[in-house]
Amino acid sequence: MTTPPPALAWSTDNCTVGRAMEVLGERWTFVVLREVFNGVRRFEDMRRHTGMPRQVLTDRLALLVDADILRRVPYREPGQRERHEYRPTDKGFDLYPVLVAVRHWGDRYLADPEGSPVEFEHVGCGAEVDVVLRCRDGHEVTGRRDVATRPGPGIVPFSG
Amino acid sequence: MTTPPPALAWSTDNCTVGRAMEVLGERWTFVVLREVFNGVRRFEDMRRHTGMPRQVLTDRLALLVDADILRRVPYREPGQRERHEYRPTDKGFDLYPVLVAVRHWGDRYLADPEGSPVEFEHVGCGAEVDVVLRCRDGHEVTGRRDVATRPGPGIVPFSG
DNA sequence: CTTGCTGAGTCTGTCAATCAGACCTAGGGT
DNA sequence: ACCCTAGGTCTGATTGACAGACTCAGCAAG
Repeated sequence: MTTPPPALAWSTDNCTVGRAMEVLGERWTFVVLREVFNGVRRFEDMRRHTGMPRQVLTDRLALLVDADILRRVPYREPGQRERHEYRPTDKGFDLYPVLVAVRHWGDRYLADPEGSPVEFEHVGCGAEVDVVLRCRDGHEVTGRRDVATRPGPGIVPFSG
Repeated sequence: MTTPPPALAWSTDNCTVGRAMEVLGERWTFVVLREVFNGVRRFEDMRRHTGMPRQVLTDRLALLVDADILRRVPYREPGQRERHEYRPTDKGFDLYPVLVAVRHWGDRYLADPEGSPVEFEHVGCGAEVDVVLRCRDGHEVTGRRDVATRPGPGIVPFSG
């Protein structure tokens, strides 16, 4: 009989992937982040540009601000009252590689035949930016078989 | 007045991030992928291990199989009838960097004080595997300011 | 050959989230 | 005094999440 996978013996209560998905794993969250990273930071702009429902946008923004991924920054156009725009915090900026990874995958498998609608370029050099896996000894990792999951310091045994 | 962000002039209809999130952007999808990548591939194992509702697991698996991210593979334990397990396809394997990126972010901001429950190690060398941004000329990209979004071949003007 | 166990589901009813569309509101312009 | 605009709230219908019970196929023990 096949041996059971070792991962079955580990609890998933403190799994950081699961926790991350509690905030990131709603249909529109990443779309909001995409907009913000692309410089679209105002409520009406985002709503018109993405076509998402007002209420959902309100909710998502509040959730992201609450999670300290975005922050509200006041601004004032001349002849307008003060309003707020949404900008990524440092914690939010650190999600950029996730966005790049998602876009990379989406471009490969989900793009229209003409190709990707947007590209990320390295400022100064102009070459396209990708995400790569690399170990801390500097080796680049290509095949999935070259990575193994092992328990870390926060591991908890599973009792289910 | 501030110039409007150029991204506002681009349509998001063919945005590959949005499309990717249609399949990835449900609360449990990534959790299922995490399990599968960690070697937990059978219905009951996943259900018990994650605590997710049967119906949702059924739905997510069907959706992922439908999207060609997982495939059902028959197996048979001795003295048992034939059953199926779920394994990533190539398209599914290519989501691994996304999972690593999410985990990396989650570990930094969401982990318990003891640390991350699991780590990814480079097989052979044993060092931890991270995700890094790099441009195709080989430069590593660190700051968010070093990346710009530009229109790609599949760009469509926005008319909203 | 009936009874029970197990993995992998389906069925049903409840409760929460999504969505579209209408309504509200504070400042500013005319 | 009235209208415009960005950024919301409120309302009701549809969809999704969830828990718990039920189903079903094949194998095994009695």
